[in-house]
Amino acid sequence: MKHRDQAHHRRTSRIDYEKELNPEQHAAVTAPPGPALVIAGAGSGKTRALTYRVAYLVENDVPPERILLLTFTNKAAKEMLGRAESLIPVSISGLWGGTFHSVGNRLLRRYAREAGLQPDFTILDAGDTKELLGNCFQEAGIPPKSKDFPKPEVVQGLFSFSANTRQTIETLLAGQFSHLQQFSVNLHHLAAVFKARKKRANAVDYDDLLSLPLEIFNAHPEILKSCQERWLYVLVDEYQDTNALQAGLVDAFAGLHKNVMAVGDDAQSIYSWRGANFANIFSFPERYPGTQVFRLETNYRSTPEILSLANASITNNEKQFPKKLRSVKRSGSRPKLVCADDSSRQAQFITEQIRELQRDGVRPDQIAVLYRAHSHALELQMEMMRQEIPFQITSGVQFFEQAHIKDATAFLKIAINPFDEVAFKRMTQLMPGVGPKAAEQLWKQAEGRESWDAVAVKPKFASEWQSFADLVTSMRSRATPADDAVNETAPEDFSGDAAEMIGSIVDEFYANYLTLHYDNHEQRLEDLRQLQVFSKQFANTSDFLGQLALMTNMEAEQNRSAKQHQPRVRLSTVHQAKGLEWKAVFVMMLCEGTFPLGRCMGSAEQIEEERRLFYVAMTRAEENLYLLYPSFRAGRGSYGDPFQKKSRFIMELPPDLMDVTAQPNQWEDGESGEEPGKFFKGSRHWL
DNA sequence: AGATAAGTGCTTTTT
DNA sequence: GCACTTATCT
Repeated sequence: MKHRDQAHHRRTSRIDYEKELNPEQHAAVTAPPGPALVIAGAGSGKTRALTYRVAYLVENDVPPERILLLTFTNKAAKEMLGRAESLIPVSISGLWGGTFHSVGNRLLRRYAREAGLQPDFTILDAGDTKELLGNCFQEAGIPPKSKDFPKPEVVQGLFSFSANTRQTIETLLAGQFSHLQQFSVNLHHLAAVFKARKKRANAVDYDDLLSLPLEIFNAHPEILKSCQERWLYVLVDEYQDTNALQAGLVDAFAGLHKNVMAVGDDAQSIYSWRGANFANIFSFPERYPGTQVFRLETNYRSTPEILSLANASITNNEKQFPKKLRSVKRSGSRPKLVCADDSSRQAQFITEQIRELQRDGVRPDQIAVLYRAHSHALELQMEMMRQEIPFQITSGVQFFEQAHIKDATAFLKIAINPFDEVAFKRMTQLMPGVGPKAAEQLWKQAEGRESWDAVAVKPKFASEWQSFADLVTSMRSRATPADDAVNETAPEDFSGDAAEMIGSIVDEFYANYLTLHYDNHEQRLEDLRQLQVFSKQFANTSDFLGQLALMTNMEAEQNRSAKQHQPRVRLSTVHQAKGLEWKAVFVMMLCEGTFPLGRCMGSAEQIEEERRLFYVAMTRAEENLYLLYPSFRAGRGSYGDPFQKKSRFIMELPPDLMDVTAQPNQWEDGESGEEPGKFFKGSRHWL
């Protein structure tokens, strides 16, 4: 999806920065070279500032290929580059922009051999990583079904945290992970086996995409030097959410010229569980002496009413940069606080309000419902479907981690990378009668081989195996090798490889498999057709697979729904809503235990992070903000007590800043014998 | 190896 | 109270 509108209306005159930016933004955008920290409050035009900064640098003769832009999502990168491109008359396609992981991927493709890999290496997603780590247990001397050893995902959690915070396993076992200390010897052993196994499979996990480039830099100062020389300017978005590893990468990239501009908001740091350390933003000036600090405190997004409430909430946090966000929008209505009797009424209330908003001319895609965890949205989802309100949900399961997508791409992966243990085993286990054990046997014979002619199989599945082998062999002959030189100029002539391969897999085998295994096989088949179309935009299969592994649901949804013109209400977790904005926002399930989430109430720090999350949720709203909570919740999740307490995040807010729509539990207080449903029957009254 | 039965544990956020 | 994991049997 190119940014058609803007790209075609590229302007030819120079930008009048003073006119187009406010003084705060202007100062940051036109900052002289040197380290700069931009503290940008919610809705303060952070994206605008970064976009204009790119344009400003290019207008001042910095070649685009010497600028590196690190963002939190691929979507944000695309958007910023598209906008920047529309501002200036030159192409900036040479600029490197993307997530840390995607930049790590590009670097690693180029210098794969220095890390002991082939440039065609596979990227293991979360499931693959867990799978491969599980396969390592035996080799590491851990009995296959030992009850008292942590599960692969727990071990992976430790390894990942170790990589992302750059702390040794030793250190973590002595501190936060002390409950695993008794397994110290085995864990260390496992770490070594796992590392070797990944290398042997010519595969990397998400963390390797960040840590291997750093290892290469350490071992090869000349590579570090050439990167540092290349990137004259480094721009980092969402700096508050960087972890030690990412901060380390930034420091490495910017180590020579020190022209790093870090943009972030400490109040919006919500990724500490992934090792993000929002102290990075505080310590930035110490790490970069001479840092100029800029503050963007004018909020263009929300009404003063919404902003006052958000500000009131965040002041309850001890650890923060005090800041004074000013709204410039004209006054609107106060945020509404709504107590529903139970979560199904909460859902009804939301759908009713959505209809009301639509009657007032608000488009569905200007509305979002936000919640703490995916599971909180189930009832609402059903209600929306029942009421036939079009909605889009970025579900918990990543689109590309669904079984059928992974099954089909396993063929491509093994075709591209003959050492990909995980893909091979996944593929072979699609054959009837083949489980983990048989897959292992086959792998022993097939590992690393270009041809599988010599692999001996039981007659039971000989024909199936033959067709798989033929399929993969023909794909290998068709597949183009990854471009070693990391496509500065992507060879367009090879695109379509992956699409053809997926087509063969589906036609010759997988369509049939789907009908036998899934009742929703049509849907899954359609997904694969979509995948085929999607794959055509990549220069080669290797590129396609790499991007696929780094793509989030948000980006997938974007691609999938690009064709459906129907505007949809967005249902999303607060995490996924980061950086987005809507005219009307509902924040639901504001109960003690659901928001803040029970699991995350262990320490004061965790509560503060939950509050930041609440702050992020509120500041997504432009005009209408609704805070909702049910007073009663049956079933799981209620931890035995079906009566829900209103979230402390609501209790601590000044009541006069809100419009209280329904009183909690009137019938429970004995005030009246009203039926729970009464409020809602005539609910238009109350709104 | 796969189906069925019993048992466990667990309800979060994402590249 | 449910989904996923593991044990046992065929």
